[in-house]
Amino acid sequence: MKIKYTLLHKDKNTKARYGTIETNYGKFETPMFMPVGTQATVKTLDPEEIKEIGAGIILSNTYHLWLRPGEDIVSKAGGLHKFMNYDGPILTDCGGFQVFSLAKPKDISEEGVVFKSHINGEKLFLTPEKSIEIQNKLDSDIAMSFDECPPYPVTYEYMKNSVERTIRWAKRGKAVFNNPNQSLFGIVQGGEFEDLREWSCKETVKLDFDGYSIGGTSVGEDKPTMYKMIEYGIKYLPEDKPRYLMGVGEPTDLFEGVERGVDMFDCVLPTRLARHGHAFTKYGKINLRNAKYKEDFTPVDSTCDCKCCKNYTKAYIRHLLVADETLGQRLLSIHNLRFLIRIMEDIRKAIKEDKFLELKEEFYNNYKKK
RNA sequence: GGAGGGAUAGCGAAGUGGUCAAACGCGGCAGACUGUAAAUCUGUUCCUUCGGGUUCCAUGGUUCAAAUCCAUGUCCCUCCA
Repeated sequence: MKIKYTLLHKDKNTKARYGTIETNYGKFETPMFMPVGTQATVKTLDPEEIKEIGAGIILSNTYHLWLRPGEDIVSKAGGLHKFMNYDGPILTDCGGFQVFSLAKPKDISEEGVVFKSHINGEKLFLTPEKSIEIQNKLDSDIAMSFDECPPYPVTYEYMKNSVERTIRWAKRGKAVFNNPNQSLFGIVQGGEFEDLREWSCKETVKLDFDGYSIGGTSVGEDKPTMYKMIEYGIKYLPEDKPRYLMGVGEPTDLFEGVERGVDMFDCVLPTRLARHGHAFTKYGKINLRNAKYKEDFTPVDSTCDCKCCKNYTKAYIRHLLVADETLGQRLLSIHNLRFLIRIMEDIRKAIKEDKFLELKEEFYNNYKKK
């Protein structure tokens, strides 16, 4: 079956919304933060731990699974859920972000995008049809329409052409989409240009997707610009479908997104920062490798309920990191993900009580940017 | 007792007359990271009042100029007895 979004409560003071999404692999509440598991694994966590931290849904990646192990192998395994032994909801990204991170402008044509494999340099060609075909085979719960994620900044002309092409790509992808157990989200682009966002939004909605994404953010623009991008894109989206802000996940960004009506987020930051030794805390981001934690025998975040914070000290985590022991990265990954998911739990509770702004203020008062 | 090799910044290790405050690696100290080419990348690491000052085991010497050449000493290593 397709996913089913239910809007249950709208915050009285902001555009924040509380709802639920039902999938074939269970129901989760929104707003929700989705851990990123690019290569069919949320780096360093096993599926039990993903569940323990309260993740309602996770993300995986079309481009990476296409290259390795290949969608046919995942399909033979019985689909992505069986392959990775994860029985919760999964969303697959379309490979559009890899257009941003791996392809050059000259590699992008009307037909599709030429990639040089990051693994062996082999020339690859990804099209909207191919992306959907791969995702159909991966059998995720939610597939993403293949888009171009342009860098920032680009000229108005470039963005206009890109947005129009992304719409044509969306139509082509939708035309070949054929997995009845899967839902398909469209992606709104348009950069910082209000009229392009509006046009992209309206055209995408015309195609009647199961949900809508705001793409093309967190590609180098400043915060005010990013928040505008969200507002421009979300304005013309239907209320009865989920909205997903792609690739955004700094703690404060979650608040800003929810305030503007976003239901779903994903971001590599919590897991990447963890592997690089950083932790989110109530009072801001800290670098556990810093010498000042050498003899700090308190938890990473004493207000956190995760496995890492309940059982280990900063001094121990620092030791693990400095000694290149992977447990340090694992524990911090668990903590950082739990931190963001807990923020979302608090946010959902606050929305239901129409206290979103109070929660936001309280959080910002504690959370120091630097 | 004999023969040979070596001592360079926190550690390892290049350099063997000027372009050397001295490559490189490790370690140390910081920073970056937003739909993951990321257990990665970047900066910094003798002292400094940023003008400069003091270094390459020690002392003396050669030279316009020495980490680099010579002498002596100290310590270490290898082989032979």
